[in-house]
Amino acid sequence: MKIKKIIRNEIEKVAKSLKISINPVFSVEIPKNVDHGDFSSNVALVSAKENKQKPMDLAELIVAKFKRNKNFSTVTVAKPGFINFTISRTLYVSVIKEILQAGEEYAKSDYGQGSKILIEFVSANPTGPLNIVSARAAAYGDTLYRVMSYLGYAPSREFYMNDAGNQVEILAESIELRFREILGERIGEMPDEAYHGEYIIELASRINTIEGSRILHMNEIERLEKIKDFALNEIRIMHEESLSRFGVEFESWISENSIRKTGIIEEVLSYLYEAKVTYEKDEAIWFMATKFDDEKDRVLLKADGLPTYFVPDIAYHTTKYDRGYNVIIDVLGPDHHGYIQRLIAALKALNYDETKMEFIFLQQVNLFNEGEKIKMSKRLGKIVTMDELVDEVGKDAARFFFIDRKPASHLNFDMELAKKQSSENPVFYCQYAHARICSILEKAKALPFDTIEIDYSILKKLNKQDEFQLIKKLQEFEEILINVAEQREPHRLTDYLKELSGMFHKYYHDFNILNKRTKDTTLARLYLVTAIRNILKIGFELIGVSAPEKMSKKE
RNA sequence: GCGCCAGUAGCUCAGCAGGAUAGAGCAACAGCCUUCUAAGCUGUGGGUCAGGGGUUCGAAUCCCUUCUGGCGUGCCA
Repeated sequence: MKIKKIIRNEIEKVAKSLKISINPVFSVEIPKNVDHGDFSSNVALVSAKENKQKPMDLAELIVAKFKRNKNFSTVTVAKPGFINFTISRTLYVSVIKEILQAGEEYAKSDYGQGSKILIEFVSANPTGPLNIVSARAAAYGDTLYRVMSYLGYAPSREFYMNDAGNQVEILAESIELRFREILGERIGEMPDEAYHGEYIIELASRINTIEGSRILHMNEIERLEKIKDFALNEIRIMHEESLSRFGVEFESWISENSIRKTGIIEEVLSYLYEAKVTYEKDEAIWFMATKFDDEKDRVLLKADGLPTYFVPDIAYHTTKYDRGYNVIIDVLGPDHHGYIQRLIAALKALNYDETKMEFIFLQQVNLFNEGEKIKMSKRLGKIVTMDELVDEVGKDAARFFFIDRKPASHLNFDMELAKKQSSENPVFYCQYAHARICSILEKAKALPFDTIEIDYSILKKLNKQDEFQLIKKLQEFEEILINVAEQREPHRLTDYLKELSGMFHKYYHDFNILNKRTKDTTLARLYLVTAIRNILKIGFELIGVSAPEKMSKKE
């Protein structure tokens, strides 16, 4: 990041002195082909037209001005009009110095300028244990949160509990059935629409132990109400615990039920009514969503007089606005994309700035074990829960795997691979790089010279191509983080960590780091390797994966 | 039918908001341990970027279109 910025600035300075006007869309990038230097820019190509010059000529003019610049060892013009830069050793060395000086705070910044960002994610229905899609959402949202915090945004994590409506009634009924079963009643087959999972029986038996005698004599309505409250509370605690084990905490838990009680729903409805965007048809109240680019109008109040899920959700979203967020991110499951258009329509009708909303859809997760796809059925209660997954493969592997794919892609989760302790498993591979460095640093303590006091002038001993490449990779870190935050794509971070780890493993293999006969080189390499370790460690922290100093081998 | 997302190596996926010869891992094959962890490293083969048009100096990337897959399209949430 820093080097790119330096190059940008230099180019702009040069252009100014040459009185060339520059198209600001020009880029500075790391070319794929190493023959094209360390960095390259297309300034001349994109600015040729407005200067009425050929790209090549323009490039030559600019390059001439770079002749005596200490930061670059060579600056050349190539084919259609690219300018290629090779970085000088001084500039490289300054990167390591910066990383070492910043320590565990490296790349931390105020880039986000305190922009208030709400990230709503997981928001699973409180009708059962968290499943794998929730786990993916948890890893995703939390990583986004961590990176944004690191970069000086002011993000906040929120969990919306749909603890009202039909499904919750069914939950209560399901438990009530099981409850009666425990008391010896013959209930026959559970109805299709009921929840079938083991946990329903557990909840029933728990409420029997705690409240059994009391609810036994209640009338059915009271009893269902009691069971509902009990179950919702239990399940919320269950969710919190699962998430907490996964390293995810939420700043706020918002209950749909409590939103329904505030009167905000009535406000929303009366506002829509006054705005004359509602009408009555078939005994229901409809919202003219088509007026605001939705495909069809939507029901607000059902014929039975009860609001649809839509209404409290609008109300909920207005609270997000009222809480003053600059950006409101909803992380949603794959089955919700038909829904957002109507939500946006409603927000427009209520005069909220819908451009603040951002929707991210995480695609589904398929679990594989030994090459076999694990079949799940929510209806039959046959699902692999988040807890089971974490028990099976561990938090580190689970978080890494979930993040390691861009959100819109389906994710095939290979449980066998996640458990492997070899280079095939990317989590292991990266953690091992970190551990390896730690073990080198440990060994370095036995060297017959001081390795604690850092003498940065020694860094000029780094002169191998592999070392420059590593440094170049290190300085990309800052930019990667910014990309993660801005594009909402955490997978770029795991990608980066894999690459950096790979480069280190190779370096380790090809070069001896500890050598007491070449003190300066040894020290310089130790500094380099320390810088790598720092970045790995920061990266792991940001994705919520541990940075082990030793790998303990399991048999 | 309509809408959203996807289609890149045998498999799993990247490709940085248009850049130079499309990359990585796995799998396959061939190698590397008296050495700081071989829990690792190196090499080889492998592609009509789903197809077809267009935009321009330049397209996997942007636009149009066709095909294929997933999901959505309830007075469910």
